[in-house]
Amino acid sequence: MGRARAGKPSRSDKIYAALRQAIVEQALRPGDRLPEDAIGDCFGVSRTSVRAALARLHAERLVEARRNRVAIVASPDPTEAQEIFDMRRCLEQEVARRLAGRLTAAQVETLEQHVRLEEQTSMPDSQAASQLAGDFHRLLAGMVNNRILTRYVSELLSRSSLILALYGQAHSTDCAVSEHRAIVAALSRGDAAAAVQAMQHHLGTVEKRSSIKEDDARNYDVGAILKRYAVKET
Amino acid sequence: MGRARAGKPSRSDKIYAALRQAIVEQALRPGDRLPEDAIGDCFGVSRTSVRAALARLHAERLVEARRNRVAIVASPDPTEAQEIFDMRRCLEQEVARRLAGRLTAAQVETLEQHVRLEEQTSMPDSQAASQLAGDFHRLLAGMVNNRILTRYVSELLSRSSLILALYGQAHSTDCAVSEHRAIVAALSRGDAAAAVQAMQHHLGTVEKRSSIKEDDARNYDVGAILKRYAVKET
DNA sequence: CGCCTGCAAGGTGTATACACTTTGCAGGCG
DNA sequence: CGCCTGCAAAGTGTATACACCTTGCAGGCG
Repeated sequence: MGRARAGKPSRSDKIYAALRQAIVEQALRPGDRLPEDAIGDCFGVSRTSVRAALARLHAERLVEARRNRVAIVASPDPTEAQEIFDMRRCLEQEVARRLAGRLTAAQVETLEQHVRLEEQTSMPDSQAASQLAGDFHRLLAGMVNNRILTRYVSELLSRSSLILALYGQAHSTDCAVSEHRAIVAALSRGDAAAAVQAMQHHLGTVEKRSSIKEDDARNYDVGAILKRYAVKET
Repeated sequence: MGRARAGKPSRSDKIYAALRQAIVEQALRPGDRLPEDAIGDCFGVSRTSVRAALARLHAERLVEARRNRVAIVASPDPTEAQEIFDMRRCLEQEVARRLAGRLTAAQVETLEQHVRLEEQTSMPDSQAASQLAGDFHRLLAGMVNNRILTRYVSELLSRSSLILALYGQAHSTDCAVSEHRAIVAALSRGDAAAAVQAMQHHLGTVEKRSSIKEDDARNYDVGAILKRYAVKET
């Protein structure tokens, strides 16, 4: 099950980690099929461990699992995508509010070092850049001393890469490094209002870059639309 | 796996639901052992389905599962308990902010009816009252149109009953109905500031009632304390 | 009497087997 | 030619078997 204290990771832990990374890196894309036995063969284990891993990913909403049907990588519809960004704004704004003026020198240094690392990354649209951008947000959230907040932000971050995969182009620079720098600056000079605003602005541009049309949310549910033209069954 | 659209619930779904309710109702209390085969016998199913149910409960942090050891009902330490309430304040304050002045007449009526139901409940310290109190918060969260927010609040609500079981007395009135009424009133007259404040105050008293001493958080981690007196290994 | 050792019982990790469900396709029928 | 039918292939749901880990206790040893 969820590996506890540094004990040997179980097989399902390893498969969980592998699948998770593959999904976040967009090697597996939304809608891709995840048959238990195929995955099992591929890792040299039985379906049992694969099932456990898939169940865990399902709990994190990274895979969809319908009864008696093959599991697939989750593909958030536009409404869900908006909910995810909405929630990120809510939580990460809170992160900014709580961190402003309360960071130790060491923490500020860690953040600045990370931003420098992001700047130095040669290919700005690479998978590595995408990873680093996510890490920045995770790092920040982790500095608030609340593991639940950390977990929620982390979950939303992973799901964000599904959205990027669906609605953005490949690894289009999901985060502008300059915006990260602005957030760190506001935080370290203790300007809570500016920090919150920088975070909100940043998440706004991230969402815009993923080009989810507001219309999409209304038009997406094919079933609901067609239902209006069909007679009710049951 | 997580039952999708109205398909027959699988065995693990049923066991999941049963265990979950037993935990929330405090029939199973924090620290209680949950051996897979015993539970399986009790429900007439094999360990397979039980494992799936336990994994799901573990993902929601209602049970703790250490490798090769029997799973137990989660018992949040004081620090964790504070994190949970902290997070509830954060999220439910957001709920209040978003709902103020935006409730339809029907929604207000639903809420008022629920509060009336709470008032009419004869035994104020019963399991039923506790359930209704939780439902009030769930109801509120559900009215914000964001399923992620709804899910997070719901998860925190369940975990709160673990805290009550550990640090409060049995089903001590976890929520004062009058405070619920005050929240509804502020929301329906569109006073966001008052609504947020009423919610904060309410959660403050809920936390106080559960009598988690602040000291507890500092003193709890036996390991950390003893570590200072021991030589480092590894 | 107390501590350590080792063993048995309790429990989990994982593979495998089999029944049942879903799906895609081939072939017949209009 | 297109639609429907039915069957085979693919895949999941669940039980069972067995190896291994963990724990508590009994009995020996100091």
